[in-house]
Amino acid sequence: MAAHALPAQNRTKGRETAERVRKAALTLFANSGFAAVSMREISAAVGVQPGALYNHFPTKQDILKDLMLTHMAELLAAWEEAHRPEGVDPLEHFVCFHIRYHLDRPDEVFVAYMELRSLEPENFAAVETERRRYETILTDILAAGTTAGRYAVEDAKVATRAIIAMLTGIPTWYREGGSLSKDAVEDLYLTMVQKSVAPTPGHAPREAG
Amino acid sequence: MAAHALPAQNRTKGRETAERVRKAALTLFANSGFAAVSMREISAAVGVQPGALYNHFPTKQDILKDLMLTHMAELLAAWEEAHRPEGVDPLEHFVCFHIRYHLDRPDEVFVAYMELRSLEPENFAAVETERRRYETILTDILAAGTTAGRYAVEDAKVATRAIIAMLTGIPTWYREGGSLSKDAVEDLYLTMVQKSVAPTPGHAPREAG
Amino acid sequence: MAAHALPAQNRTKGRETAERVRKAALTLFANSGFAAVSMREISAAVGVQPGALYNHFPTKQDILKDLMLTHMAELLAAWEEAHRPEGVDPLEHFVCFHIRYHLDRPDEVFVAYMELRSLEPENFAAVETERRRYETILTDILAAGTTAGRYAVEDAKVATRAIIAMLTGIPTWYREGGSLSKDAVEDLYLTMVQKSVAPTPGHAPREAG
Amino acid sequence: MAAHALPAQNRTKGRETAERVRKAALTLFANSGFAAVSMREISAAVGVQPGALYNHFPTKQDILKDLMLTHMAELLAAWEEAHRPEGVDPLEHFVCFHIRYHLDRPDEVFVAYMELRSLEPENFAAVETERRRYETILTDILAAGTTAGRYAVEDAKVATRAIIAMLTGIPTWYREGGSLSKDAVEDLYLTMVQKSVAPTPGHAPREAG
DNA sequence: TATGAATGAGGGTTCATTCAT
DNA sequence: TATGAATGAACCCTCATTCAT
Repeated sequence: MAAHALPAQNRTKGRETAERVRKAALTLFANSGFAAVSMREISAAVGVQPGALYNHFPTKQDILKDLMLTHMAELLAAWEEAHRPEGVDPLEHFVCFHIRYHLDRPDEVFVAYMELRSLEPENFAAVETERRRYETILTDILAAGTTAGRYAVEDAKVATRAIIAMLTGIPTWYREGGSLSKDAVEDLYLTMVQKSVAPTPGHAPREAG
Repeated sequence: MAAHALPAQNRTKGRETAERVRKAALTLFANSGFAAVSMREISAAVGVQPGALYNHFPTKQDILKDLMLTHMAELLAAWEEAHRPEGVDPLEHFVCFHIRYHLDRPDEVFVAYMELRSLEPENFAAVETERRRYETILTDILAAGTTAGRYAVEDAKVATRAIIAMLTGIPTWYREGGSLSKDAVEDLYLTMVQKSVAPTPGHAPREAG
Repeated sequence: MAAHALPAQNRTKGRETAERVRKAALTLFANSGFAAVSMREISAAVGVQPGALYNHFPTKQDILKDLMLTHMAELLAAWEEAHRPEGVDPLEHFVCFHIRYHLDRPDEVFVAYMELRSLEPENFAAVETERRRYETILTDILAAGTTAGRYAVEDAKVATRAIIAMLTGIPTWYREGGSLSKDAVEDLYLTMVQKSVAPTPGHAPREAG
Repeated sequence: MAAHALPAQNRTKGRETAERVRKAALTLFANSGFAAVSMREISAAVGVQPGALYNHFPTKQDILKDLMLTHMAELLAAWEEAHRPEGVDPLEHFVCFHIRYHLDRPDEVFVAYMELRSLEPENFAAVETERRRYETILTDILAAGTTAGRYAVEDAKVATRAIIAMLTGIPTWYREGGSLSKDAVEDLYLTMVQKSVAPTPGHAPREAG
């Protein structure tokens, strides 16, 4: 009877379509790159006419922005919820979290790192802010651990970039079902990271206090 | 002068134009990505009409292929000529070579790593072959050094990927004139790489000889 | 209240919405032209979703037809009710009526004269019939006055078009609050029209009576 | 042999195509209105693919701007060359020039007056400047004639608008081959215009000097 | 070798309209 | 009566490429 009748079903349907657009776009962007994917391809993957996409996203750029901001938000939220078990080294905790999270979402990660340059300046700035927030987590771990004498890094920011680059490269070559299990990859990289920041024997600073 | 005069000059001029096309395309591809750059943009950057590009490259794809194969060939050639001074550790030699070479050619490196997916299968295969040749150099160094007990890597291929990813990420953030000199970057990364593959104290095999 | 309650209110609400659609469409058509205005723009101006427009008008063309036929009907009805005061010259009566009516409805007038070509043939014919009815009023005045010797026009139809064109052009440049009042404009144009059809001195027939 | 070999034929062909685009667009704009005409329609009328239009005009808007500025420029140039024969009243000279020029170019005139609102602000300003230059010609004639006592207009600017509106309306109804010849139309309108600005008998100012 | 006009396809986006709710 | 999702066609424009000159 109300003027806005029962739009609940419509809204639900719309949200589902938007989600299918996101998923289709993510796969296509990951495989071909943002610039090489057309709205027609996305709409075909969704099973809808091209114009229908514009009921859910105002522009193609907005789809990309949505994917990237959503990815960063979920990554940071997942980190908040990934509580470090007692006795586990913070760096180990971060590295394992990072590898697992990224190996489970190769498309999101690939798009997030490859398509930064496809973002318009405003959107780029928004994503960059989130990326820095994430990298700062590792920088803080390295800085605090160095102060405590557990690690020895000369420049925590540079070390952060080096480690993130190393870890983020994994999904570009890792293929599930290959000769290495995810756990094996995790072990190999964890070892390398830990050694790369380990205090040099003989140079270990004295315990603080 | 005969009717078909001055072929030599024309040839020279043509070669120069081709080189300007390469340079313009490289910059544009690095900044915007292959798919987002049009032949018109390239021709405008060269100062020529679009049709003229086709006197030098049969297709846009061929420009990319040319850039990537040239880059790989020059990289490998440069490595061949970079003789390791006596007394220098092979890994150090490689890392320093890699960082310096890549910091001097950020556009080539960026395109070579970002636009692999823009290559048609045949061209992709050709570039991949060269990339593997280059990575094998590091893999061999790591494997030999591990056998000799100078390094300790469990899986030389995985370690190669980790190290290459780490080093190749440098030009994405390094800016000349910033707070870090190239030498400083080189030192920081060299240290991390060396530690990451160093024999664990206590497990270090005895010196060979 | 029965299940189909409040039909009276709904009907009222619907009529109000239809009126708001008419007003919004009129303004938009006047400013941008029929072809350049989208149903979405109209619905946005009304504060309603595009689909809702179709509860009130079957097509965009019908909105235009409604506006134009309504305008012509109201113009003719207003003329019927505009009784000429005794002693006032019929041409003066018509000119003053026309100027005042049109200056008070600049958008209706503008649309009525500019968008004739946007009407589909059937609607065009309907509007044209009304326009001719209106123009015939002036033609008759001119013809009768010429017969009576008050005016001197060679071709009453051509004179009608000339005068209507002259008068109808006013709203395209007249701006309220400018240096001229509506009355001043009325005086200036009335004088010109009267002189343009006045009997030539020397040929002036004797006063009737 | 030169680098820019013999492009004369190309350039000529291009100029001809551009001219055919102008003519096709003019006819279509006059018949349907700028907003209702698509680039596809224009290209079809020219016998060319849509993309080819963009070799000659950067946007659809530029075609309109070109048509309108060209029209105004040619109108003003034609006026410059239309020397007034001795003994001919300046107003008569202007009215006859205007009617003939406009009856010979009904499409240009129609587009020039109907599509002012389709011009983007910058282009609108440019066209308006030219229109004012043209209207000023008539204003000056009326003002000078009034000073000299040949005409009697209270407000030369308003009279200009009234006369221009009257005359410019002609091509909207005049059809060649109808019952009236161009000369007849010219005579009828000239008479009305002259009378509309004629000094009222008894109010004629004394001869200057 | 370079021009500039042209092609044919396709780009992102908007259109009027429909329809289940 | 209003919503919001969808359609199918069309919009303006740009694309890589060709070709006569």
